[in-house]
Amino acid sequence: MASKTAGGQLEDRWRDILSAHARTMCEIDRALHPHGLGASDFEVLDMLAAAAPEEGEQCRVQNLVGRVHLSQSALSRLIARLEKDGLVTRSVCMEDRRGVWVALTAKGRDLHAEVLPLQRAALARTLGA
Amino acid sequence: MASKTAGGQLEDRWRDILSAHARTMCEIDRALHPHGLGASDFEVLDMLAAAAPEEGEQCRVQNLVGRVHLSQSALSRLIARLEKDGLVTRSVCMEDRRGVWVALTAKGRDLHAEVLPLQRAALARTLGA
DNA sequence: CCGTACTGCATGCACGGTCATTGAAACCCC
DNA sequence: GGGGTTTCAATGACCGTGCATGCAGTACGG
Repeated sequence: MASKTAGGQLEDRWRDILSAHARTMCEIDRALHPHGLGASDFEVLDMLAAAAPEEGEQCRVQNLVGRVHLSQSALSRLIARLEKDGLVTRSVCMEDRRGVWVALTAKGRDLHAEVLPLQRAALARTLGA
Repeated sequence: MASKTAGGQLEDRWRDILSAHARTMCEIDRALHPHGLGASDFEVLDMLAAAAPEEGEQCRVQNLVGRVHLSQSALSRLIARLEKDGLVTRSVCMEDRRGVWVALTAKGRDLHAEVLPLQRAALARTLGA
């Protein structure tokens, strides 16, 4: 019975994660959608905002792929959308001309600052106090 | 500073959930895909298998919607796929002819039994011991 | 009874995601 | 330095999801 309990505990933990993930993700989406952003969009914006400001808040795409929970292709499209909306700019990296730099625009920085408290509030709402 | 820490803790917790969710989901998908199933498919199969066997392992769709982390429309399509693959059968509910019963077929029951240990193993791998 | 509101599931549509592939650039090693 | 391999990012094809809607069937109120 001990083994059955262990399996059940894992199963329970997994259900908890699934539930927390779904509820929080949905809540963030609802909070951010009025501003034209989804949860993934914010995740990227947040990383760029957190990226070394001494480097002009820019970041190589390759650098983001590892940190974000998205495939490389999804990230590429997401950045394209952000660029189209004027929130970030892309520019080729001069050292390695395969790479591209992604940088927040002023508009992107403002929007991030605007929605950050909303995301925090959503987290607080669904993840408890 | 206390409030800043609180915000950071929430943020960390969220990142942990995101990470665990992504890794586990991916692992389950990889384990189940060779058998023609995704993580959501298994979730539904598992619920049907757990559903009161005295009722013939059947369940109303309405009953599943609340338990599964899927919209009603996604669930409807998912069940349609499972039915096409011969894993479940749909039949109208005689008491309330709007509702439909979903029941595991023998094939569905077998497949569930076959992949259950794989899912458990994936959970164990990514969720620790 | 008949009409209105409501509920349960299916469907049209658009969006965002992954996988596989491509193209360009760097690397390497002879 | 030219040919094979690897790396970075973008693109095409396809799939699953959510939202809004449609369509049966039910419940209620006159």
